[in-house]
Amino acid sequence: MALTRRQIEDAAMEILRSYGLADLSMRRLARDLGVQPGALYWHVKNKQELLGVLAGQILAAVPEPDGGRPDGLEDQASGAVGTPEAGSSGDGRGSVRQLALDIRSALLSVRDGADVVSLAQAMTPETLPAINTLRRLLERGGLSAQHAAWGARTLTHCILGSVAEEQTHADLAAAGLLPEGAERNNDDEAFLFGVDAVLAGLGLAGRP
Amino acid sequence: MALTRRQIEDAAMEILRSYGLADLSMRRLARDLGVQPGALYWHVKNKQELLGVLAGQILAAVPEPDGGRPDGLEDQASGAVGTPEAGSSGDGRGSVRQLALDIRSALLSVRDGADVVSLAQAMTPETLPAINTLRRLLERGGLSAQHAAWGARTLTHCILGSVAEEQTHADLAAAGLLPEGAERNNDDEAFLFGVDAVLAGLGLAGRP
DNA sequence: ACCTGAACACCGTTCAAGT
DNA sequence: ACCTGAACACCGTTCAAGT
Repeated sequence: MALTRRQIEDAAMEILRSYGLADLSMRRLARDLGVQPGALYWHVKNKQELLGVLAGQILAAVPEPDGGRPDGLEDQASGAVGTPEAGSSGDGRGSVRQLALDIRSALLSVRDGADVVSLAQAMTPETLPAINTLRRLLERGGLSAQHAAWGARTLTHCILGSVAEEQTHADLAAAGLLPEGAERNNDDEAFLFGVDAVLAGLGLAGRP
Repeated sequence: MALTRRQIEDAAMEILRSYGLADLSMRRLARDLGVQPGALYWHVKNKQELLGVLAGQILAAVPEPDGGRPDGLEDQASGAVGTPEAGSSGDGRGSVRQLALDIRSALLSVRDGADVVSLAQAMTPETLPAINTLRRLLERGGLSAQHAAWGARTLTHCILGSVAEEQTHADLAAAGLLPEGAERNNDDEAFLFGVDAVLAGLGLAGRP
């Protein structure tokens, strides 16, 4: 019956999904697993490492972008995105845009997902594969290695910042503490506006 | 001799500057002031409110952008910025760029400044004047109200994300925990690359 | 190898009671 | 009005000792 690292990770993810980052403590985790807090430290180095793993799992749901230069259908468009050119086509700008949307859906699918990934990425940057893919796509889009790296970081900041804002407001709304008149229906549009601005600024053409 | 709210804020800022956000606790603050923890709560609602005030003070160091459309000299260029068109001229894009640089210097001047402002802004968005100025400048640059608001948020995410990354690495370096070979000299260039990309993407012309 | 028990050194916040 | 004393309900982490 011995406690597994896998069980710890799963229980942690469960707390995150159901109660959010504020409720994810090592002691709470141990309680849920019916074990003493110290027991966790035989399987896990510390809380930071655990959060890093959770961040990786959250982003593992991001699909790899389609290969060379296809024109196939992209999956998982997270509801209605609004803008006309939503379908995206082949490579260059479309795939980066689609990847940004996919990262966003992955983050949104877990409570406080953006905060978890931000924490993990602050400690161990350039480690998360999804962000690395962002960089690779920019490079394939014609940017130099340096510009692609900087561009990927800029996009990452926009994505994480935007989704974190979105989720924080969702948390506040759930807690019933909203200043008043907080409509906030056009998060999708706001997100795409930011991403598209960065992409345009990086010189990624809309339609080659 | 009664404890003042002012003293609390100053002591808090002092801890922040000298030891960073991780060391800024209500209990530590009380100890430094030679008072019981509970005493703080007569002058301050809670820790969150205090952090919000600190965030405001950090950004209060950001100079207001020059008036109508001058061509005067801008102050406080935070060391060498690298890129050729550093001087900036008049209004439109230059002033936004300069404001972004000024916000960055203000954040960098306090340990973990970006994290403090991020926390504060997450709870009470659209409250910090410097970020509002960003939006006003974009609107004056020809963007619609909606696009200016979204553009300001995008810029804010880039600035806060970029500086937070920078400061986290500084903290890790100070703690002596760096993976190895962490050069990281070109933070200025990386920052400007991101900001310029967003500005270009927003349609702000380089030289009218 | 894997876990308990117990400790160490902390948190934020509240609130009766004192002055 | 302003603060103390003391509590409440927590943290992350370590580590001897048990099995």
